[in-house]
Amino acid sequence: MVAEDTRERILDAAEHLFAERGFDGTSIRDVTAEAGVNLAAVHYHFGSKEDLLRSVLERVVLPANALRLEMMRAANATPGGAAVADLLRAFILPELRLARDLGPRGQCITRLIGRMFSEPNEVVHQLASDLFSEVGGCFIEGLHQALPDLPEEEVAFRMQCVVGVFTFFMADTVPSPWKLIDLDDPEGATERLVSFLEPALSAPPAHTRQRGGVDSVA
Amino acid sequence: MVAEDTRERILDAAEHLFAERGFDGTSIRDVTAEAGVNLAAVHYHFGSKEDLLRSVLERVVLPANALRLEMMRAANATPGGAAVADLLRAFILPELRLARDLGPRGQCITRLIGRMFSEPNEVVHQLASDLFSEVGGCFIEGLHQALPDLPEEEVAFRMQCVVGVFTFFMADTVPSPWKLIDLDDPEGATERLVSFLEPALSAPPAHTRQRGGVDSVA
DNA sequence: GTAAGATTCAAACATACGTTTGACCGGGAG
DNA sequence: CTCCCGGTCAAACGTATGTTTGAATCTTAC
Repeated sequence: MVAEDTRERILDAAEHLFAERGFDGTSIRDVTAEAGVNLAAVHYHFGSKEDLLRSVLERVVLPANALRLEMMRAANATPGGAAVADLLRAFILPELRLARDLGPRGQCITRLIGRMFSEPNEVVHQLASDLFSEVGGCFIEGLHQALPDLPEEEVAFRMQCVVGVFTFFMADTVPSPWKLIDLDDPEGATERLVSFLEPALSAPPAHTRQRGGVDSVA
Repeated sequence: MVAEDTRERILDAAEHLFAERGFDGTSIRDVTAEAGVNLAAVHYHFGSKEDLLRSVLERVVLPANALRLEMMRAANATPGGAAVADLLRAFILPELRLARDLGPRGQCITRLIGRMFSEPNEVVHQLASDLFSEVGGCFIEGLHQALPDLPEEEVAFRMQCVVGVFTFFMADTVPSPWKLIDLDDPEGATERLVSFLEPALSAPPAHTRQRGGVDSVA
């Protein structure tokens, strides 16, 4: 077995198991057993369990983030600023496309990404935050331009709502009788999420919104 | 130290540590150390680590769920069906009120609840699903009546979006320079979430929305 | 006061964990 | 062929894990 082969088998197995059982719930022995390699191979090729996780995450996040930034910058470059829907697409679509293109690994990587942010392990979601800080900044910047009437803090709030919905569907932990988000159809899935999020994101500032009363849309 | 004292100290410590480090990331020794009790006390009072978790979750979820059901049934009993905003309040507010009333434990229990659904450990989020199935059913039923033009599947989708946003803010894992959701002000926090979610939830059915060619379950 | 039961305790159990080690294998270079 | 070196391997290291045990201590009721 060539070296690169071993490395990839380990990455595939770790990706699968970290996604399914979480970082703390997966032992190196689980990984090497599924990969069919020797226990010591992980430390030889990656250094430690934590470094293995970093490699696993970077493999699936970096390519998607490159696309995200490209799409967001294109959207932001439109005269008059980006359309909110395009920003949402730039945030959501790349990861779903990547997942679909990777075939059987697709479900693993969406779940992995979705769970990253809520991982209890400190180093894990520190790593997650680092990986997404650039994209997050670009997203929030575009949003701020697209919705100039909104206070910066409200933009941050709505953006967090987006992340909440996105990660929840990616993680796909709560079973449903329906296939609410179809990973085989990245464009359709994205448009469904956009159709829910776009109106909420671009709603007018809520100066008139009274706490404790329903005066909003009836 | 009386027995009930020991039980509660264990529950408090476990609640805190499960919330902060997750189920797999917390050892029984961590719990008993923080509680200042003997290691064997956990098995004496609860039986196993898993049973301890069940007790921890039930202690914070059951009272809130009772309030949720009460509020939802009251809302559903309104002539003409429940208002969407009231259903949202019934879902969100009880847990936040409970958290505020419990003082320093508040942040622990919101984080615990928020993380429950995305916990990788199989038994944990099985337990979570069980605890929320009744409330979920009542919520979706009210939504279905409030939005009769929406296909059942679309109602389920929007409801999942709500859960995504709710759990994300409860978990509070991604740091933000702003205090987007203030736990000391349950009503204010609830209204902020409602103001984002209500318009999205009650948007008209998207007949005109083109999907990527998937006509979902009929 | 004393017996009975409930609770606590230190210690041990067996297993699992992340990591390290040193021998071993195979193939390209001299 | 021999040397060498990247890669693999079985085995071990020390520690941490969930759980069990049996004696010690406390609480309660008579």
